[in-house]
Amino acid sequence: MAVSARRGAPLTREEIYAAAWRLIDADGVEGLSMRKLAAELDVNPMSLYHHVENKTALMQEICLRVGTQLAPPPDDGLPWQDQIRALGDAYRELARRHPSLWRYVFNNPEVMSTRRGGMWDVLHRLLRLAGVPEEDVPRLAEILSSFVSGFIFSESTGGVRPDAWDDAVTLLIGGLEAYTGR
Amino acid sequence: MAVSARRGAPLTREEIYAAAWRLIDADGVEGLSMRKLAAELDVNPMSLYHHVENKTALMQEICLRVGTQLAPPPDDGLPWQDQIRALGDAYRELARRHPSLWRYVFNNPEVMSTRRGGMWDVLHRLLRLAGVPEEDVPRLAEILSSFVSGFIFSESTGGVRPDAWDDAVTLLIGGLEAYTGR
DNA sequence: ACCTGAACACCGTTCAAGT
DNA sequence: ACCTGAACACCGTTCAAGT
Repeated sequence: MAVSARRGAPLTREEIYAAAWRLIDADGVEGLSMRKLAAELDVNPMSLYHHVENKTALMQEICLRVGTQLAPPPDDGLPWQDQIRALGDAYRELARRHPSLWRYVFNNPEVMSTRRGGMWDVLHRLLRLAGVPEEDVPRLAEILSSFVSGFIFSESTGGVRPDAWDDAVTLLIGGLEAYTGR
Repeated sequence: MAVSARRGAPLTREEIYAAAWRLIDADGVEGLSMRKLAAELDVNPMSLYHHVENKTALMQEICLRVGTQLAPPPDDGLPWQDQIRALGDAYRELARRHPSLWRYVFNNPEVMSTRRGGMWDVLHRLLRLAGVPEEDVPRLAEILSSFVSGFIFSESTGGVRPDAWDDAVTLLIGGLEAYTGR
């Protein structure tokens, strides 16, 4: 038969993604190799290439899937300050659930170039709500996103104490209030 | 004689660091391998291990040297807002001079754990000058540092438009003013 | 003292061959 | 159609042997 000598059923893409994700969450992205992944699946390393183009394509697909898990909070009518905090919380929670994968995405942003979740639209809406002039919205969104990403990254490397998140968001909100003149 | 078959003089640590740094600035950290470095120096790959413990020790030493190049601006008596902007500029300029190495340090902060330049002390002084309560100074310094690092990192990956830096700093200064109640 | 070649344990990936 | 073994071009690093 054509299936693996060691397994009963043929490989599937889903199986591969799931196993890779498991390995990454356990050992970090740098702990993932095509050969280890194959071992985890009880399969010859070269079998993987029948289902996946190469390692970068594999990583890309996994990153797109983790991006899918980000559900930006809906507009609940609260003041923009509260909503921006909720958005930050949601983003940070996702990052903390998959620290290694999130670090990979942060280091390789081109991987998310196509689909980057509804987070961006929500942030733009909240900046408008805060009174940021339309022409400044995209630039400020990029700035805030880079700030928050930097903070989360530093949190994941221990460069920032664990209780700093609330103050960090407060600082950004204060900055926005100053920027728009209240 | 005991010197290389291909070179006239014996290797030195300095030579190795300089060549490695050159390779990194040219091809990025991921473009540096012990074998390429040896080729660059016209030497057998294994000769390097006589002068350098291993690749991580090599990277560590190079990072410490790049850290040395950061000269935080002296206290010129200007308002803290101006001084904090000058400090940010100095930090950002260093990062932009050696983008790949800086990204490596950001990703491997443990490398700088011992010696991390006078930047930290200057930032603490400026936060006190801004009126931040003493007990909050270290936490706020970490937050600001993570924000600015995130911004510079995003700049280096094209995640932020090139003219956003001034606004980014303005936002942080506004946030600090709000935090201390002016 | 300093350098080197062979070797080991890893990578990602290609390609021809198996069922 | 799906899987595999051998092979290639890379890594970092150890160790015994050379001068």
